[in-house]
Amino acid sequence: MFDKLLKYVAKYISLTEEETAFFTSLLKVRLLRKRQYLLQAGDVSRNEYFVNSGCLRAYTVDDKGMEHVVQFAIEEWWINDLYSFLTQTPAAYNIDAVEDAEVICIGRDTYELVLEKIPKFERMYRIMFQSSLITHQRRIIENISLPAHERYRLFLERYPQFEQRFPQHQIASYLGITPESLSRIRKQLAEKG
Amino acid sequence: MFDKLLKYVAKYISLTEEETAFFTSLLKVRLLRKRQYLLQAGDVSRNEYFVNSGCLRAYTVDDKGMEHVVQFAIEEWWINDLYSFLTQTPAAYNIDAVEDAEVICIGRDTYELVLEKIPKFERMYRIMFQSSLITHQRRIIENISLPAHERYRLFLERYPQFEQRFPQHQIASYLGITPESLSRIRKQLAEKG
DNA sequence: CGTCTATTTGAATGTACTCAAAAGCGGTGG
DNA sequence: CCACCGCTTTTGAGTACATTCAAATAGACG
Repeated sequence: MFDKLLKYVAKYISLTEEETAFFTSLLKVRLLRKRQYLLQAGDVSRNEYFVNSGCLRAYTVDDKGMEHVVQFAIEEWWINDLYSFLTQTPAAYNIDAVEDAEVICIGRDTYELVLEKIPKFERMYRIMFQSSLITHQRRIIENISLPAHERYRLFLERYPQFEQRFPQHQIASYLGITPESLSRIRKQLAEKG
Repeated sequence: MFDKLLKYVAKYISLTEEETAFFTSLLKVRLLRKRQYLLQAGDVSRNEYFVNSGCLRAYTVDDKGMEHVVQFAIEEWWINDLYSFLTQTPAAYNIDAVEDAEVICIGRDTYELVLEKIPKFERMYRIMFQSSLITHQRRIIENISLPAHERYRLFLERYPQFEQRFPQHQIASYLGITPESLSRIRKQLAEKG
């Protein structure tokens, strides 16, 4: 049930049996059908989510009804509207399942409690956020400095498995372009070889 | 000397006098003239930098020689090429002083040592990176979903002081547009009132 | 099989870019 | 203190890339 998450945790910190038992006793599992919401914009994010299986996306919807993908998540990734979770204010992002999914939920109180009782977790989260920050900075640089076809090329290089698991229009949205544009970019790439 | 940094630290954790003494004994201060490099792309980032006074920017230079600003930093902000710092590999970013600046340097070894000896610091960094991550996510969403003039408007709203302290072409670069475009956007905003 | 959604293709439009040149501004030295 | 130089900002004209809107085709799912 929690083996993937415990494996993940073990990459950063080592827990005693007692700590492991305490930690896992606080976790909940949630199953989602494809297209089902995990979080809707406007609701408050009550949990951090760790993906056990399946895949999800976080996205905003602008005033014209266009979706903009902030993040994809597959097995062993985390996904959330972090700001909403931390401040317990309405979420800006929607999160839904792109495939049937199983996620582990860590509630807001649990998060605090775990950090208080097992301070080692501060380290895990510190490293997690640190890495995530580096990735996000890189994405920003790429967005402001590279043309769409280059961003797509890098996306394929970095996340080859995503191509099969996320529909093309969601990838387009993640890259900041329209589905039509991505379709044309793919056509050109195919022609060149 | 270290009062601003200690004040910053105190927002997140409380240190004993002994811990404070230990921590500050490991810090170094560095003065920079305007335009002086703090870090050059290709060199390894040996420190985390906390800005005491003045302001700096981190940016990449692409193959056409164009600069792309990743981050601005003013008093009481941190700036670094985090990936280079953590992995001790050559930096992708340049960092230089936009105004004469004074920065506090925390060396790579110091960083580890402080985290080991005073684990409370894990918490501070965790919260720091967490907040920074939220900001970066928001910037990505804005970059992929908003037109240039909207991004500029939000930039002014969020960082009103930056307008006076950073030259316009650097702000343009941060927003992912050319200086010419920003100039035209400003003209239009002025005309509308 | 039929319906709904995703992807492709086409044509017209628009936003931001490039290149070029002028105007503005700040710092430096005579 | 003023004149000059270099860098920044502005303005203009032409261009390119990506967008919008519309329609056709292809795929997925019940």
